[in-house]
Amino acid sequence: MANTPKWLDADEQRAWRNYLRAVRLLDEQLRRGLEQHDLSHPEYEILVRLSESPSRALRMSELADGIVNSRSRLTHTVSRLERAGWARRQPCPNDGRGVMCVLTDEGYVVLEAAAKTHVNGVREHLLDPLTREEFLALGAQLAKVANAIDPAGHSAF
Amino acid sequence: MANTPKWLDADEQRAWRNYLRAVRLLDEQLRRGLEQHDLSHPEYEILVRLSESPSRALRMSELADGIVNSRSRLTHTVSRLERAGWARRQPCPNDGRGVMCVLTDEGYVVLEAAAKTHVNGVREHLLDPLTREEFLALGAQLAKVANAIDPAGHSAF
DNA sequence: CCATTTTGGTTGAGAGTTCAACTGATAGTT
DNA sequence: AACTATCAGTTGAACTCTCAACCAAAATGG
Repeated sequence: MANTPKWLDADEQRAWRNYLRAVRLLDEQLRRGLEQHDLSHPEYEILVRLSESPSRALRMSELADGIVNSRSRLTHTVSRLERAGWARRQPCPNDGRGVMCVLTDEGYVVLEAAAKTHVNGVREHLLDPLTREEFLALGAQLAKVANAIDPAGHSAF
Repeated sequence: MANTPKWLDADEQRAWRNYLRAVRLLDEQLRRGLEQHDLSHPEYEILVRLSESPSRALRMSELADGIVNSRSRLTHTVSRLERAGWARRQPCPNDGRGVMCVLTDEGYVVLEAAAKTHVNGVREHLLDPLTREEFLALGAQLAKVANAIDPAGHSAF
């Protein structure tokens, strides 16, 4: 589990700090974009997942697995979406324990608008400063990182 | 400000999702590491900055600038550190408005222990899955991203 | 100088997150 | 069938973060 507790060298240190800095700044930018549509990032992601499902509906557990997201957080977040009218809950036909989360039409409208803003933000702040090769390399490197932490997770790479 | 609202292509999409996934998983891992020392990530970073200062003390504003961190969040976080006994506040000699934040000896001890865990976590989950070249490239790419968002920020690259 | 603006920092309310405990339904076992 | 274990999801309390409003000390400037 533990390595020898060796500190990072100067180059590694710099890279690590750049990582922290970039991630936070980017997160902040995207948060502000979504805020204009009254959505938080977790809310947005749930709507995206739902919209990608053919039936515009997913089980709570599927939602929780897809996103890095604890069960209870998902419950709270879906409750907020339900209160706002963007999603609603339905009992699951097959499994009496299960709950289906369904995207409403209003939710779809909001999502479409928010997605425009969001994608522009990702482009502007993450894609544009990098060449395509750099960006794809970034994705490939981070795929390795994600898989090292959570090999079971259905990663895309 | 806004580009043409063009969606991401399949490769970009995948890279972006890997980014999200990796960042969250890593964050979660590091959070759990620090948790063992009763520290949150923001708290840890403040202690690190303080410990790097020759006098083990910094003004609140310096702390807030160094980290991507709102003023009020810093106030709350330092209050927690003070309550725990890891840091304390002092009036600023030169500037009557200012407040110095000082790392206590207890705080230093905690930081040393937490840093070991934390660095091991960064190594294990971020450095080890990548070659050195890949990791440094990652840092360089993210430096560009950070600078594009916040050119004024003292980035390391 | 006195009034205004700006800066440094705090406060409190509201929203979001985490954890642990809980309810109900399904699966497995004898 | 009855008993237990496990799974799906919810709840509530404690804590963190954000925002906007606020206070006090400096700088500005007529």
